[in-house]
Order: sequence, then C-alpha cells, then structure tokens
Amino acid sequence: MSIVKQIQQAAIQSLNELFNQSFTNKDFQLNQTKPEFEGDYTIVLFSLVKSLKLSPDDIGNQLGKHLTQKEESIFTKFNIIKGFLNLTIVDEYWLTILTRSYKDVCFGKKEMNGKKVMVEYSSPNTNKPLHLGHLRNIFLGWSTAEILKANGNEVIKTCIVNDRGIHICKSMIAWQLFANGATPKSTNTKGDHFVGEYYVKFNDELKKQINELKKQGMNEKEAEKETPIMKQAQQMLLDWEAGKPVLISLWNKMNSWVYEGFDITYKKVGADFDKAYYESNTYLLGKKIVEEGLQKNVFAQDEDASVWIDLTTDGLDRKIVQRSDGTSVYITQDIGLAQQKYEEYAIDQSIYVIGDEQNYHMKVLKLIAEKLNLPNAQNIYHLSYGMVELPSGKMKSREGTVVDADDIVNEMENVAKAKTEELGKVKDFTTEELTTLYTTIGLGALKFFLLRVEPKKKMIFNPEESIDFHGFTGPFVQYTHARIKSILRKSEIQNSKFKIQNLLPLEKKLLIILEQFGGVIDKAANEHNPSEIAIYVFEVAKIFNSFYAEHSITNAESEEKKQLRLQLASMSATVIKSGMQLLGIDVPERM
RNA sequence: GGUCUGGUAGCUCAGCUGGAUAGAGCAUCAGCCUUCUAAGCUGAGGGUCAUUGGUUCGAAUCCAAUCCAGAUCACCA
Repeated sequence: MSIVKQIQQAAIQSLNELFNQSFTNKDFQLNQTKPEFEGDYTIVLFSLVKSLKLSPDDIGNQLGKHLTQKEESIFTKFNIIKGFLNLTIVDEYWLTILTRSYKDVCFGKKEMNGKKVMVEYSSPNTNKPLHLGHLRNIFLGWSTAEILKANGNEVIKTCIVNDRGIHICKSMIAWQLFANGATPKSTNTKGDHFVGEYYVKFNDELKKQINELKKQGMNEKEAEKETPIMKQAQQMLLDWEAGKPVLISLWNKMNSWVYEGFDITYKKVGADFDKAYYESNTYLLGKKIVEEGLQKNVFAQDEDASVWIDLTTDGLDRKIVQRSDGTSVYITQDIGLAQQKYEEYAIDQSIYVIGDEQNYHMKVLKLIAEKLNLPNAQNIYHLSYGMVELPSGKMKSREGTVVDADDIVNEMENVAKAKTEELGKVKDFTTEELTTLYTTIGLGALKFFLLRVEPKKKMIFNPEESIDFHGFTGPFVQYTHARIKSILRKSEIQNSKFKIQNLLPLEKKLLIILEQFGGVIDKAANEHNPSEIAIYVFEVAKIFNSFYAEHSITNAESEEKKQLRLQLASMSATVIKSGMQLLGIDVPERM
C-alpha cells in the first residue's frame, strides 16, 4: 500500500478514536510537505475545523500525538505551522521500501484487474504519408495503452484504416492520368510517399482546372464541382462502390503500397496493433442500426427518406444518420463499429484517440450510442488531443508546411548523431550500436517532446529550433539512466539490510519520489494522460542528478552508505526505465 | 450566432478534486570537470496567473460576466 493511503487510513482511524467521528480521505487534504518546512507529508487541518469545532492547532496537536504514539512504525515526529500538520516518516519505512523494491522491474505496476480496454489510435487515411500530428496521435495512443496495462487492464490496441472514400480516389485518378505505370519500386520511393505525391498532383491539376473555369466566370465553389477531374473522382467512388473489378485491383494495389510505407514508419516508431479495422469493411455497417433506431423511435425519417436524430434537447443539433439515397454516413459506420468492437471483444471501455477537431462528432456518437442503448455506450471515451501547430499556424498540406513523420524522425536521429559525436563518449561503439543509439535518442527526444504536454492542449513545434536535448527532455532522462548504469557496472550491490542512522535529505527526497511511482501510474491511467508519467520521470531524473552531484556513491563515507546509495541508484534506474517504457522510449546503457 | 477548449515568466510548459512565499525547462547572467559520464550540478534576475466581480478563514484553482485565440455546428470523412 502506498504511503499516502497509509497516512490517510491512519489519520482517519486516529480521528475516529480521538473524536468519535468518521471521516473519509476526501475530508482532509494530504500533500507532500514543502521543502521549506520540516516533514515528509502534510495534513491540511482547516477542513476539519468545522465538524470538530476545534482550532486547527488543537486538532493538529491531538492528531499528531496520537499518530506518533499509535503508529510509531510509520511516524516519528510532527510539527504544526499555521494549520498544517507536518508529519515525518521514520527512516526505516523508506529503507524497507528500498531494500524490498530496488531491483523489482514491476515496481509500481498493478495486478490484473480483469477489465478489458480497447484503445483505437492512429487511424490514418491511405492517400498520403503520416505527419507530425499523426505521431502525436500514435505516441499518445500507444503510451495510454501501455499505462492502462501497467495499471492492471487487459488492453487491445486497434486502428481503423480509412482505406476508401473520395480521398483515395483522388490519388488513384492522378496516378491513372500522370504516372505512366510508375510504381514505388520503379521510382525507388517509399509507398505512402509515392501515393501521396499523386494526391498532391490531383490537387495541382484541380487548381489548374478551377482557374480555367473561373476565367469563364464561375465562382470557386461552382468551379470545383464542375472540374472534369473532380467529376472523374466522384464517378470513380461510385464505380468503386459498385465493385468495378479494374478499379478494385488498382485500389488494392495503391493501398498495398501505402501499407508497406506505413509499416516501415510504424515499425520505426514502435507502434503496434492487435487488430486493424478497415473502413472498406465497416462502411456498410450501420444499416441495421438505422433500422433498429427507427423501430425504437430514436431516429426519424424525413419525407425524402433521409434518416435523422434530433439532439436539440441535448443542446446539439439534428444529425443525419442515413442519406436520402439510403447510403450511410460517417457517423453511422462509427456506431456500427462501436457495437462490433463490443461484440467481438466484450470490452469494458472503448477509447478513441482522435484530434479535438472531432470533439463534436464524438459527443454525438456517444449520445446516439446511449440513446440506442448500446451495451458499452457509457464507456466510450474520446481521448481528445490538440493539434500540433507551427509558429506560423496550422500545418497545411496544400502550402507544403506539413512536417512529415519520416523526415522528422530522420532529422532527430541526425541531431542525436551530431551531439553524440561532439561529446565523443561512445567512440568504442560498433556502427550497429551507434545506429541503434541515434534512433533511441532521436526518437526519445521526439516522443518525450510530444508526450510531455497534456493531451488536450494544442502544441507548437518550431522546426527552426528543432527539439532540445537539455533540460525537460527525453535525452536528459536517458542520460541520467546511462549515468546510473555506468556506476552499477562498476560496483556490486549486496542484497543486505543495513542500519542507517539517518537518511540525508537528498537520499530521502529520492526515496519519497520513487515510492510515488505506483500512484503516478494510477493517475495517468485514470486520466488517460501520459504527460503525468513524463513529468514524473523527469522529476526523478532531476532529483537523482542533484543527489549524484552532492554525494559520492562508490566513494561513500561508509560501506553501509555505499550499499544504500547503490540500491538507491539501482531503484532510480529501474523506475526511470519502466516510466520511459510507458512512454515508448528506450533508455540506453551508455550514451 | 450556438456549443466546446485554451489564456500562468521573453519562449515552451507544470500547478487547476481550493491551502504555506505560484514552479520547471529553454534563453540571459555568475559559479562548478586531477574524484562515480558536464546531454550534468549550484545560484541570480525574470509574474497584474487575460480582465472584472462573486463564493470562502483562504482563489492561479470554484462560480458569473467580459476580452483574446482556436475548434466545431454538412445528405464531407
């Protein structure tokens, strides 16, 4: 049990015994004591004043005395300052945690709780390569999944591939018109980039044709509809839905190129999926749902046969769920898929990692699912994240300001290489080891950069300044790990208990934060927020570095101190490593 | 216009289920490598927590209004 919970429990029990009143842990606040005061944890007394009808000092004195007497294996002393009861935990308590857990790679993680969670993330269109925004999505989804696992859930990672629709038709048309049979192989291009080039070509041609029509006096919108190339794309979509064989085979071919490209990127950044759904298989889902919804009177049909749901009583608008021609719209497929996911996996929670531009859509989806009484409707959770923007504003593919995923990964590796060579600490590495190290550091910097910010906040990426390797960054944490490992390679830890008269402030500070790991995982899991882990792991590294600068480990004052510090170092490395793993970041042994 | 999100140091961000003098990193300045990896450590300067009002013993945090920025409200996905 965590120290926080133990203190809460002890305090509740003491209050009960002292005043014969029962409290819960929500009735008083428990904080870590601020560094300028003596103590480890602090109970804020003000909130108890009303129900106990005593002054804060009075309560603090009685509670402090009672706790130190009754729970002397936990508390050693207390002081009260202005309504704050500062409690000092006995050193043996911290030392027990240390000797018990210093090499436990599962430290902080929970037993399986029997819950099943599905995390859907990435979900790209198949007409262009992945960009920095996708990377935020991928890292968030992957990390959230790992955090949920660490907190005891069974997790299914999934992905819905938007492999059909007008966007891919556009690439297909352009390929037919301009490629002369070129392939990724013949042009030596990565498949997703290859197809993306044709998507760009489509838009270039479209722009040309629009301009010509505009010269004839049409306005922009009319012109776009009337361009031959747009009409071709729309016709192609119809033909595709009709299953025209030539088209299907072209579609398969181009999608397979894209998948080859995606696979390379996924593998590089460490993304993986237990199950992939394809829109070409799910887009017809929902017909049944519409029928059922009509029967349940959740949906209503207009005169033109289109089907709607009225959400005005929920503060939203009317939403169409089936077109007048009987085809289903995006949201209908989503409802169908939501149900399918549940039927296939009987999941307890269904998480969607999707950008905040779809907040409204996801709200509607959940609301409809609830109104239809779908079994898992309540447990649909939209993990919404803000857009990644450039200093100049949004990334726009049309203006060529999109930061390509492969490019940025490459660039980070190059920066890692340059910095590593500059420092010259790993000259004995083989070429292979160096390549791995550059990837580890480059990706570490990138992932940490994208995960350290709270998901729902939009973030700004400045390509000019690139990503830092100092301070609140992945490489800083990785470096700390490498430093610790360097020490541990040189000295052997004896698994002995030791009696230490008193822990030095920095030793204790380290232990206190290390002990909190489990609580941090719990919070990150409940809030679906990997940035909690990033912030925590950085804090651990920072405290370790202070400790490292202040106290010698291998040349400690005594053999006992040396053993204590070796164990402390070992536990720090373990926690840093598992924390970083939850973010999808490797930590090197040397760098 | 309706709904939702954000606004904290020059920059990027923590803190937001109310608690002690609002914290980090970057940048700037001053120190620290003959001792375990200086991608590090120590210190300094830097704040009208968008604004105004309210609730409270206590507000960056909760409530209301206003201002600014963004997203969204399609028989697109």
